[in-house]
Amino acid sequence: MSGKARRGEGSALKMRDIARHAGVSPMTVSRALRQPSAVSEEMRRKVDAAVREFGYLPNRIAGSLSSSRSNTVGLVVPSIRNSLYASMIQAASDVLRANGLHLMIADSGHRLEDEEALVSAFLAQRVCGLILHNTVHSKRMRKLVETSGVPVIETGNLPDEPLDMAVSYSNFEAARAMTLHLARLGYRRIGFVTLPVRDNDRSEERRRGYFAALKELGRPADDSLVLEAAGGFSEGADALVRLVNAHPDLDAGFFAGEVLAVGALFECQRRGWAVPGRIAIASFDDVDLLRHAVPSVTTLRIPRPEIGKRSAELLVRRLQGAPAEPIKVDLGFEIVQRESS
Amino acid sequence: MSGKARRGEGSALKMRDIARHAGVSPMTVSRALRQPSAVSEEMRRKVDAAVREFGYLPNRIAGSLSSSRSNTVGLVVPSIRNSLYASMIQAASDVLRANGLHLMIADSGHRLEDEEALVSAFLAQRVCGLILHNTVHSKRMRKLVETSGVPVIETGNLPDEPLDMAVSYSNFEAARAMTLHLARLGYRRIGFVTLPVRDNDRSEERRRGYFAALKELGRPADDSLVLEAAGGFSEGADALVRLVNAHPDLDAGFFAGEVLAVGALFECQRRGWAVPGRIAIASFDDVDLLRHAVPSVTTLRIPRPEIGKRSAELLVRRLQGAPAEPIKVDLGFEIVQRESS
DNA sequence: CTGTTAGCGCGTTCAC
DNA sequence: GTGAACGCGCTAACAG
Repeated sequence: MSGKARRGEGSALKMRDIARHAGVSPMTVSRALRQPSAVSEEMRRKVDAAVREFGYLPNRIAGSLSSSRSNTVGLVVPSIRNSLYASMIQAASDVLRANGLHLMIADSGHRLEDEEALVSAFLAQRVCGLILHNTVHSKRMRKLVETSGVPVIETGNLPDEPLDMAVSYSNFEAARAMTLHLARLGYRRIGFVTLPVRDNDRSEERRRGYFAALKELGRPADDSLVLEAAGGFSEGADALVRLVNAHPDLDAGFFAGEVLAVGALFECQRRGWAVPGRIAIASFDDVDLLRHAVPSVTTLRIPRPEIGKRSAELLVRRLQGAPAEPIKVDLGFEIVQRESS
Repeated sequence: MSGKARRGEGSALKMRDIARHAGVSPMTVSRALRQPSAVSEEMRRKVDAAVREFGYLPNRIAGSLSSSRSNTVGLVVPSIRNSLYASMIQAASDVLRANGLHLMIADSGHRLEDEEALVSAFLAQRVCGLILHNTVHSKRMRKLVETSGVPVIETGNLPDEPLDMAVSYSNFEAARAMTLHLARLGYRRIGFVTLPVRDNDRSEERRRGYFAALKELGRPADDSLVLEAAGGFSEGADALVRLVNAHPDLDAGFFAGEVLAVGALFECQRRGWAVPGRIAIASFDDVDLLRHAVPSVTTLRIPRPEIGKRSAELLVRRLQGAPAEPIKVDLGFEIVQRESS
């Protein structure tokens, strides 16, 4: 065995060790590290030297316990794998980090009971804030969060009764707007492929928006024009084919997710169907793939990064003492008209 | 103002409050919660009742400080937005959660100095383990991690000198294998589009693998057949066009990322180039998009989920007392031959 | 500006 | 099987 240090050897230094080596009191070390301006030049120098010499890292667990302030934010998304959330998470993460906060991430798998368990665990960790990509919660969870007093951001949809703060866009309005847009472009028979609706208010709202638009247009609400599909490429392809088979006059398909839409687009390519000649395609969310696909795909731009950024900013402000008042931010959406329609 | 409870009102209950209400000592509450078997039926009942009645959540910060054991794992990826990491993170997250561990996630933005800062922050939080999607570290970071004694998993590439444990595949071998595969299929002039190489050993290794294959094939190493491109669809399209312009006899393009490859594929569609008639396309990583694209794209299957799962499992085992010995797991890769080549 | 005292809310350890 | 004493490493609050 080599002479190299073995892992785990030697326990971490404590503040009082650093204090001793610097010839000051632990309290001075603490201050020099957290608010250098509250300490004299000389003390600061001595402390810094000792800290660097030993590579001292303050124990934030002890710090949090003592100050009863933690610096980690809990984030729950329906699925970590879904890249949609990634751009939101990234933006939130950037803001939080710039403010010395960390991010604990978990996914609920779209299950309300899991969300509850995760939030419990986060609260047990004494997170200083929560971001939930969901606005429908179990009764127990609402109570849990409310009594905890931890600031919470809900996102993913605009809730009727926010737990605390909400930063989102309206799925209902977005789906409605796109349906109206397609109608305005002249499409007469518009199918809608929705993601699973169970326990998912976002999907439900999108469906409602689609029907609301049809109603405004004076068109009948035909349930056979709506298909529910899990979010894969094959499912999108499949849904399109089934819709067209059932409605040979279908001239537009509106897909509630980019994977579904692109799956359908690929199916059109395989079958040699012109898009938008034979059928137009519209999607939800503006991901790179849709912009670069051939043809490029009409879609809704949801400001995911802004949502993440704004959520984090509101959380930070609240932690800095802003009054705990309900806030509901609607960041809107935008229709991006492209070649596919 | 309504009579509803205001946020933040009333501080959280403590173990001794529960103990008082249950008519037992705090210690009994602690035991009833963590190892119910060590407590009598009756005590457990009383404790459980009080816990449920007040919705008590043990303060894990205090618990961690007291036991000097934390239950959160730190994970650093180059970019949260990159969905490749998502499948790894998901798998790791599942295993960790099943073992009562939480995940703190941060991204280094491919910057070594950021990685160092993040790892410092994680160590200050006293994470019980680290997973780093990177195998090239600053000198200071190596020391930091080594002296901390925290178990570490490195992944993303097979390191020559692992910090501790490594779970990955070989970028070198994967790129080499694909290049040989394309040659075996009869392609005579194979271009390679690499992701930025700076501070990224994965990219560098892939490039080396490509050249190693050419050498084995007795073909000259022509630098003009290699292009470095940032990982966007346009960059992939652009790279393909530049390669073909420089080498009109180019008959295959090997792209070090799925976005680049699909970007190139879209460009072929726009130009009406047959794939693989005019040019074959191969990619790295087996994402759904490549399987469903038209034509479907030949690629390398990297076992991302397995990497995440295995990493988490090794970490858990170590935390359960497994000896701190270096472990290097190569989970390999697989060539997935599809229509595009 | 600096140091002292007294916890933060638990778990470890050892009696009983 | 249960409880009391003590300490985890740091910071709030106050004294100097």
